[in-house]
Amino acid sequence: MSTQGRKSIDAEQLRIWRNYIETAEILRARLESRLQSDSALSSGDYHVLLALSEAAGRSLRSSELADSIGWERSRLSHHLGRMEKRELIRRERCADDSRGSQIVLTDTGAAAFRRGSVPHLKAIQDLFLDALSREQLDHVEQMTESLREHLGLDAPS
Amino acid sequence: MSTQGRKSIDAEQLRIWRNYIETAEILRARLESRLQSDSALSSGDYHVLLALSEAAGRSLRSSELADSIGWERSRLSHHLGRMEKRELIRRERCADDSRGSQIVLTDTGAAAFRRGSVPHLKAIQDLFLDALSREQLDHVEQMTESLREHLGLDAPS
DNA sequence: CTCCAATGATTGACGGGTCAATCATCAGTG
DNA sequence: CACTGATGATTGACCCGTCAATCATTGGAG
Repeated sequence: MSTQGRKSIDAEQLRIWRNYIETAEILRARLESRLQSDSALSSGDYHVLLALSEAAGRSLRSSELADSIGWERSRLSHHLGRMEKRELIRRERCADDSRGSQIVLTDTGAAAFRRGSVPHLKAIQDLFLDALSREQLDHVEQMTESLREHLGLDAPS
Repeated sequence: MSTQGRKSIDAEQLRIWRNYIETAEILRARLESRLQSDSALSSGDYHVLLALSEAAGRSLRSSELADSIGWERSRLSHHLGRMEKRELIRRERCADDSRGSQIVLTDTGAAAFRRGSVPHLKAIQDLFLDALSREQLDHVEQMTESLREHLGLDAPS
């Protein structure tokens, strides 16, 4: 019964929020750590390799890649620089537009992705899916959907 | 009905997982961005300032601070270095143990925290709480609890 | 009193991310 | 053809986080 009125969030809601966001963060970190020890890949590496693996000719334009994984160009460019040093990908000049950059998955990169993929899915199973009942999973889906809508995500194509 | 059997996660579960973790990440980023524009603080700064604000004498030993916000020492040390440059906190030698470092909230820091606090709580309300019904919030709490238990969090005191 | 292992904290190197600035090339206009 | 604005991508500066190495001090054990 404070004098502040509706200005302040109640303690329980705040606790729920903090637990929610902290748990998600810990999950992310654990997944990252498993991926790292299983395959020496970061989750960033994984996203890039996944997109390239699924692409026709194991190759994408830099901007297509950025769109497909939802990254800013500059972030991708920095990351590709690091991945190129490790020979996971290669950059080639683009045939039709010499401003463009064609990103190609190397054999090394493909192999690393193959090694990482199954353990990564298993980690998602172990750390997340196994913790929740089917009903809880439905609730997660529902509340995620509400959040995404509220935040204006799920861009209409 | 693949030949892989139980090895592989079904596509829907994977979608739920990806939406869950991606949404949490986007929420985190939006909160961070609001805090930044409202008060020129990062969420790291906020945690540190919050802990110091609540501490007796606006001051804590470095290791106490680390425990209280759950950070690694080295992370805290780096962060305090940056905060000290901005005069949000001050480091003093510890009276009883000269290995120790006493972290003190400056007036500048206290003022910054005061400025940031209310808008930050409002952002949590706007971006998270307002998106969910009371029932959904209960579901969030429940599933977070299941996850935390599964992950072995919530250390028994 | 002298070691020396344990403790509190910092440092450096490096991967990662954002933002603003830059660079090269392309494509349309006069 | 010469400009010029838009586009694709990279760069540099800076914040943030982890890990391993380091440094100073403390507090026994001998």
